[in-house]
Amino acid sequence: MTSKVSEDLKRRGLVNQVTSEKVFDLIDKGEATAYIGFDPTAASLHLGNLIQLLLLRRLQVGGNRPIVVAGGGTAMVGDPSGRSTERNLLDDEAIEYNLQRVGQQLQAYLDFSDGPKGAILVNNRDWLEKIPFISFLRDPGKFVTINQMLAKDSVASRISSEHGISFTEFTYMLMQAYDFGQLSDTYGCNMQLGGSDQWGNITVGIDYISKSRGREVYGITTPLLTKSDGTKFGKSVGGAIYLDSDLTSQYDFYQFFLRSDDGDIEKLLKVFTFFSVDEIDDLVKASAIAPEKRIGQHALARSITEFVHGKDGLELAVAASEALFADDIASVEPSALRMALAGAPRASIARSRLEGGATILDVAIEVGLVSSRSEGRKLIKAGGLYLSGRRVIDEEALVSSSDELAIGALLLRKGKANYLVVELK
RNA sequence: GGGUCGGUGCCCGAGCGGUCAAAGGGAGCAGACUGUAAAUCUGCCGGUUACGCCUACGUAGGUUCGAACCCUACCCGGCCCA
Repeated sequence: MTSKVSEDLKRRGLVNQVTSEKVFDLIDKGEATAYIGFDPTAASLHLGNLIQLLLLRRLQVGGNRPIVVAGGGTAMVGDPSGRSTERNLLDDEAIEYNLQRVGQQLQAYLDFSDGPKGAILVNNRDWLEKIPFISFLRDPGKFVTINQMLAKDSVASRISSEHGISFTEFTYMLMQAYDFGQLSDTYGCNMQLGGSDQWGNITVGIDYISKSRGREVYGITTPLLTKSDGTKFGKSVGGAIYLDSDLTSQYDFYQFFLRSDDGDIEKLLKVFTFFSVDEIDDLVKASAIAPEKRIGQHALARSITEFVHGKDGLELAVAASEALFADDIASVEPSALRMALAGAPRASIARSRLEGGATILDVAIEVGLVSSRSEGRKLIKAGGLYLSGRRVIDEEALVSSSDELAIGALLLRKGKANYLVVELK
């Protein structure tokens, strides 16, 4: 807390656009009540959401009040921003389930204690569901022109695309504007944060509040995080990287960051960690001198994994990584190995299957390492499949108890770092 | 409602009666190199009880020895007109 919060945000590259320079003033004075919305389109938040959450946390640490809106209502409609095609609507049940899971998850990232700076969690379904259609048309509706909405990138790009945009999704920004209005009325919320794709939605809300209430509110967007090669950040083997260890194991989570490109490290450290910018500079310098040590990657992976999965989660991930990348898996102490693999992705198979004479190919499929026999064959032919530390050459090779590690499990590996612990039952 | 263009594999996009499981690109997976990096190079990239068979080119039928390619109806989308 040596420098101003706003300065820190800027130096970290977290600010893409602001609607007014006044936001920095509010933030530095601790007078911001900032909100971010997350639509529960999945059962867990992912890395993209985490960037936003961390931003909220940075603000809260700096003395501002965060509000998180769980978009139970908006999720029913679907945000067209950043999408080239219409969303599939989720059903009620799925949204409710996701909402609950995500709601729980959020508790860990912000301080929700009572008090003027305590975080607040609300569900926009609470008010969006209640507003009568005609009221909706008259209240937010009258304050926003179609001309204005058509000009927004998210809408414009969809209108010019062959897929078009449904009225449902077109209405999304109006719902979001209404949310902002509600939060402004109820909590004195004075700024909305979001990714750069939210700029259009945010500015509509600001105009709406200004026209309907004569009140000035603000918006900040964060840059879209991309990798040094220009591709989207945050996707991996199985799709998005989730914060829930049921969906992305601690090991996978840690590995994702450990394997970051050299060119991305500085940016990632700034966005995902609470190291000061000066500390980050030092790390980057040290990495440049000895890139093969991957000092930056280690610092990044450790810091973020601990933040998301706690000290225990980090230990699991590190132990698993060290054990799995050991030269000789079979020689690792059983107790150490057992502990190490606790945070690794796992599956299980009946011991009787092996006794019945299962081939490596059978096992790989049953356990979900590969999705078809062909895929497994190709993998073996390419030399990319390993069983308990040894490369598999013969697809017909039987898996036997001699392949079992001392911990009562098999260890399958696809490629360099995709491990699967297969417990024998 | 009328006209018109279009619906191809994860995505984009060729193909327009046989030699098409379908060019090319992207993404993805694996291998080599290296540093569990990038770049580069190589292989794979619908399934299978594999030189065969099955499933696939919006859906359902039809013509044909033979269809992703022709015809009919329907469904869906874009654009223009009403």
